[in-house]
Amino acid sequence: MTDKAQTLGQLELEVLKIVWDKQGCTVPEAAEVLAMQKGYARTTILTVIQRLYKKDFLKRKKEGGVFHYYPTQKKTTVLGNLTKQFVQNIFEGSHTSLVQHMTEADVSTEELTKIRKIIDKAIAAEGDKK
Amino acid sequence: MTDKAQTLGQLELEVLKIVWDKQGCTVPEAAEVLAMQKGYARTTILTVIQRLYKKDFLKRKKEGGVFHYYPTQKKTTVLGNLTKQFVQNIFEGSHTSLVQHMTEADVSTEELTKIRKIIDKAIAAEGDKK
DNA sequence: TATTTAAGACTACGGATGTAGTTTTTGCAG
DNA sequence: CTGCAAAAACTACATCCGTAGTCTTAAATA
Repeated sequence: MTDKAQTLGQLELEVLKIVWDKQGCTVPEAAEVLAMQKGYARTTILTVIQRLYKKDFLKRKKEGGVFHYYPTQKKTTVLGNLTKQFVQNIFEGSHTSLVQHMTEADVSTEELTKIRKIIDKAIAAEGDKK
Repeated sequence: MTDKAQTLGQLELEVLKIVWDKQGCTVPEAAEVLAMQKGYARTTILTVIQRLYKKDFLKRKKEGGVFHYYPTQKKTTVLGNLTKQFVQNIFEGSHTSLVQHMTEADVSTEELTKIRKIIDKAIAAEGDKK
């Protein structure tokens, strides 16, 4: 079942994160985390995982009679794409605007400092490439 | 018609941006921009505006026999909230992660430099508050 | 092997949103 | 005052996602 990759709903992302964390897992395993903690029904998680599978965010393999699901993309890649989309849709591609709005929220000085380091590093890296 | 404020779809945001830009406008005015440029039907824009109105993102006033719609919230506020939500949902509230992923996309050195300035300013401001 | 049980598939429903046609209202020009 | 054109309301439909029940299949165990 292979469709084209589209978007990710909130719960879908949550489930996907679990699969990333566990570096692959079965439906019951994922369900345990979410069903127990957040009161979801087991079948809800099943459905979501099946949708992620259809959307090609997960692949699967039968091991010991049970399907094991694995991410098809790295977490970084997916989150990066989500971020790119977000910046595009909300800020017309301006990362600067994003950061501007971000800093207007309550971000701690520690976080800001860490962020600056990241930026510095990125600038340095850019310089190198040239 | 006053409901509780919820979320914003892509097109809804687009329309809202137009109203912000024009600092208030009528449906035909907004429709002109989007209908002409992107091929939307007039009624589509109407519907979207009515939904934004229901959701309290817009208020209206009849002027010269026609409704004029005005934003109820500042653009900055809304975009800020969207950003906050995004960081929450995707990066569990870590702005650092957001920036990390952002820099992994192709961001120009100029943008990075501008961004650093913003961060510096924010850090300075934080220092003041204390 | 027959039965219990866990896993998976299938089906469904409601709300949100994109999208737009059809109908009604109403302001303005004869 | 009346008819017309523009504006607004109403209605509708498809898709996506959250959410989950029910039915089916397959695995494990007695």
